[in-house]
Amino acid sequence: MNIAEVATRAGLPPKTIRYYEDIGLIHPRRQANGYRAFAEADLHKLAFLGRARGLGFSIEECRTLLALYEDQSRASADVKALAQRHLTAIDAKIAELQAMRATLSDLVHHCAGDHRPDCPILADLAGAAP
Amino acid sequence: MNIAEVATRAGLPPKTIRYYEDIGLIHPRRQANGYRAFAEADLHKLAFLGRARGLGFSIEECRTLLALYEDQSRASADVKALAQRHLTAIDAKIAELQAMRATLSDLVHHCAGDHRPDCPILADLAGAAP
DNA sequence: CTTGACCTTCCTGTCACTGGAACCCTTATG
DNA sequence: CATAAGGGTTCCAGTGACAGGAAGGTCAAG
Repeated sequence: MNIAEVATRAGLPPKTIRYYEDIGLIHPRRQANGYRAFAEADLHKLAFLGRARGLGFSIEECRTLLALYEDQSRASADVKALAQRHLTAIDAKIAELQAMRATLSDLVHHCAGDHRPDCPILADLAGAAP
Repeated sequence: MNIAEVATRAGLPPKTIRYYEDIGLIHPRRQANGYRAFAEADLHKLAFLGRARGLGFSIEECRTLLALYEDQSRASADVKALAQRHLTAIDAKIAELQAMRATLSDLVHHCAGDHRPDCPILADLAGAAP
C-alpha cells in the first residue's frame, strides 16, 4: 500500500502519517524506489492512533496506549488509569469553557448591539466595578 | 512603573507583557536606561487584555476588541457580533469535548482495571466492531 | 566594590501538524 | 521518444501564545 491509500483507509492526511513516522509511532518498510510500503498492521496502528487522537489523547499518551496495546502482558488497570486521567483533564477543560461561556453569554445578553457606542462587554473588559 | 510592578498589578507574567509589546498590542515608553516605562493607560490595557484572554478571545480578537474600545464612534453591534461568534465557537468546543467525554467515560466504565490484559478501551481503539 | 535583584535582547522549544518548494518515480498518451 | 499528469520523497518554515534560559546592562544597598 502506498501512502495515499493508507491515508484514505485510515482517515488521516498523508502529512500526518509521515509525521507519525518521523516521531516514531509507526515504522513502515520502504520499497526499492524509496516509497513507503504500508502493511495491514501499519494501517491498523494508524486507525488506532486516529481514534485515540479523536478522543483527545495527546501524542505521548497515544504512544503509551500503542505500547500497552502491543504488550500482551499489560494490566488493564494501566490503561484505565491513563484514560481516567485524561477524562479528568477533559472535565477540567469543559468546566473552564463553561465558565467562560456563562460570563460571555451574560455580557452578550446585556449588550444592545445597535449603532450606539455604549457596550457592557467592553465595560466589563475594561474592569467596570459592578 | 517597571515591568515587574505592571505584571503584578495586571496579573500577567513579564514575558507575556514583552510579547504583547512585540506584537504591537501595547506601546510603553522607554526610560533613558532602556527600561520600559509603563503608564497607567498601559496597565489598563494589559488588564483589559488579560480579561479578554481569560474569556478565551484569541490575540487577534483581543486586538480588535482593544481597537473597538478605543474607538469612541464604535457601534456596540460590532462588539456584540464578535462576542457572539466567540460564544458559538466556545459552544462548539464544549460539544466536542462532551462527545469525547461521553465515549471515554463509557469505555472507562466498562474496563475492569485489574491485573488482566483484557481491556475494552484498547479493544475500542483497535476498532472492535460492536 | 561587590552583591543581588532587577532589567534588556535574542534564541530555542512547545504541540501537532500544515503548506510549499524542489525534486524523483511511474504510467499513459501523442 | 518526449512529455505531461499524478503519484511519491525530503526539507524548511509557519502556526498560537507564550515559556525557559543565556548573556549582558543597570541600580540600590551594604
